[in-house]
Amino acid sequence: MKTHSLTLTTPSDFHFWRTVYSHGWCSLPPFRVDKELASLHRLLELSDGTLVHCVITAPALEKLKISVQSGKPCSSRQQQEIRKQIRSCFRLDEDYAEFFQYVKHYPYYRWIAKLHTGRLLRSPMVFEDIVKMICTTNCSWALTEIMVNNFVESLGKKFNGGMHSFPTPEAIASTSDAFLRKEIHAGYRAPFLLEFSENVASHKIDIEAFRSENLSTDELYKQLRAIKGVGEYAASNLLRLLGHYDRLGLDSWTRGKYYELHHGGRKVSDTTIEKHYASYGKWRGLIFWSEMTKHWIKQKFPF
DNA sequence: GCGTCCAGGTCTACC
DNA sequence: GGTAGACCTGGACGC
Repeated sequence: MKTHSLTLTTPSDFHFWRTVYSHGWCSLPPFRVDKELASLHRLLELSDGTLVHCVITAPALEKLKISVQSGKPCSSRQQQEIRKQIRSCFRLDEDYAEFFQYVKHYPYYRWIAKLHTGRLLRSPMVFEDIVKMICTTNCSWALTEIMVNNFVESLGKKFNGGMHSFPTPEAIASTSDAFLRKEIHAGYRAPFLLEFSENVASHKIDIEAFRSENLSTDELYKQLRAIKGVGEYAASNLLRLLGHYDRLGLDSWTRGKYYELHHGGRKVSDTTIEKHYASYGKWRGLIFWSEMTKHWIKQKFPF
């Protein structure tokens, strides 16, 4: 086993733990949080099929350290790819200065700029984000964890007796409806996940381009909704992971949290919630999510 | 231990 | 465009 140490420079407004705990992804494999060692683990599969185990820490301001374990020494090209994938997960190349400047105009939301919340952790590949998002629909978080764990354990590649990688589109496409129902516990989502993986594996759709192409929110939303199993909630939350923040993506949990924060627990319509955030324009989805999860910081995070 | 009920988004058929 | 019902699972609850 070979070990490398890589370093990444981060923007001054980047906060490691608030990005790690920005939502539930950090507790879904191949991500894993090690609270004792204050690190985020991630098993990456590089484009040449090589598996590398990354242990990411933030030893100093504006710096991330990546301890990389691999079967063979990593070439400079592989090291470059590791840096690129981790930068993408942590959104290090997205400029949040405008957002933090914007929220400073609202006394109620100034804490967002002060605490540097807003960067949302994402997977190295859009494919993984979409599969995981479908696994969050219409079920408890416990079932989402079961489905993702089953995907990784049964279809991912095993690294040195430990973690498994996230399965490729081809790996999921090569299974069957019955397998996804029985082994993954995907239930009625099975045909959606199978069709989606087949379309990606056969290059009928190019979802990885969603991060690089300069598409409008409406166009991206339309393309996400064209994927069966991705409804309004899933598409809006995926948009946030693609850097588009002008939709809320309400679900039962965020609705409940909104009722609690703004109406003493009394239920209100989705239209009322939408109206509340409408004036925040293209940043409303990020302000909304930051507000819904603010209590996680005090609770030292629930995952 | 077993049976029943409920919560959780999305799709499809229907009006 | 809006609405009802089906889809499937895990967990809570009562017996």
